[in-house]
Amino acid sequence: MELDPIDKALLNLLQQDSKQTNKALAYRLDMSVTAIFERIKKLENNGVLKKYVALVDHKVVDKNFSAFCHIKLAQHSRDFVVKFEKEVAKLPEVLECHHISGDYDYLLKVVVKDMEAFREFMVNKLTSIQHIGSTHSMFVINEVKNSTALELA
Amino acid sequence: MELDPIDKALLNLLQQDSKQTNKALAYRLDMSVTAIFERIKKLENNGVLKKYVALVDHKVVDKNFSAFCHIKLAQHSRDFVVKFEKEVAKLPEVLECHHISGDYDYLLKVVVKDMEAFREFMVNKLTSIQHIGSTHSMFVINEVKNSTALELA
DNA sequence: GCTGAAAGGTATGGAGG
DNA sequence: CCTCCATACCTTTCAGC
Repeated sequence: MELDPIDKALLNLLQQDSKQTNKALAYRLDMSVTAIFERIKKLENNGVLKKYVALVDHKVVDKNFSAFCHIKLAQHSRDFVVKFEKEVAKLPEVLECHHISGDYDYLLKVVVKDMEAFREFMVNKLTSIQHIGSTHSMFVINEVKNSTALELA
Repeated sequence: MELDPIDKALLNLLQQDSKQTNKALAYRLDMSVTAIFERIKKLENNGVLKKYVALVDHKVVDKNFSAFCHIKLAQHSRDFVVKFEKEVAKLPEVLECHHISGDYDYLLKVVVKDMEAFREFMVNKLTSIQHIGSTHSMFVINEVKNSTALELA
């Protein structure tokens, strides 16, 4: 799908705040409410707008500990890889799992309550997945920036 | 703020899909629409619900290349650290910046169009920030999981 | 803190340029 | 691809429990 400058401006606004009314969006982009409505529907139907989510404050909900875990598999046969990815995706503590280049195979972002919960997670959940070779964890000391928005120009 | 089990169920639902109507949420949680409305307003006012955002498909908007960059500062005096964090937070290609434990000081998530755009970003934007000692980049081969939702039990 | 109804605003669909 | 208009639905408020 081709995105014109108005689509991109609209996506930038919705990535910042998806609760704006179509009326407010129409005012900002100097268009009619219906025009905005049709563009949004088109972007949704074409899969450009994937989903709308609420973001919660990690501190307030008592999940104020984040870590990044490198993981190396013990074996890399197709079946093991598929199995590992399926298992790890099921863990709610794992917000992200990326297959990456470099010394390790995967990079995981793990969010839990505190260091003790993290230890619990490592011992009882992560390392109980078969075929994990080695792990290396880095703890987040401070979150300087954490955004979900891509700047569309 | 104390969260009761209904608050947590509500937050779990809104983290999955923030466009559900209060009516739909009321039905799922077996409560009145007004009760849902009041709980959401309270969660918003207390900063538990931080913001509502639309998520776009990286592929469709031509940002289908992600990398994680480790960064080590050349010097760690307070002024340099503050300056670095401020500068890096301004870069739209940097979605996340975490101050982490370990061999490096920071871990960045960078999202751009392709490898060439990444090279461009590194040469012209990132490494033009003062006081960066060394960098080490890992490229995302495949995104196994990418979620923003914390499971509240 | 919850309910139900009432009021106002917004999203949605159709007719037409 | 846009605007204007009509209606259905949703959010928001308020009185009362």
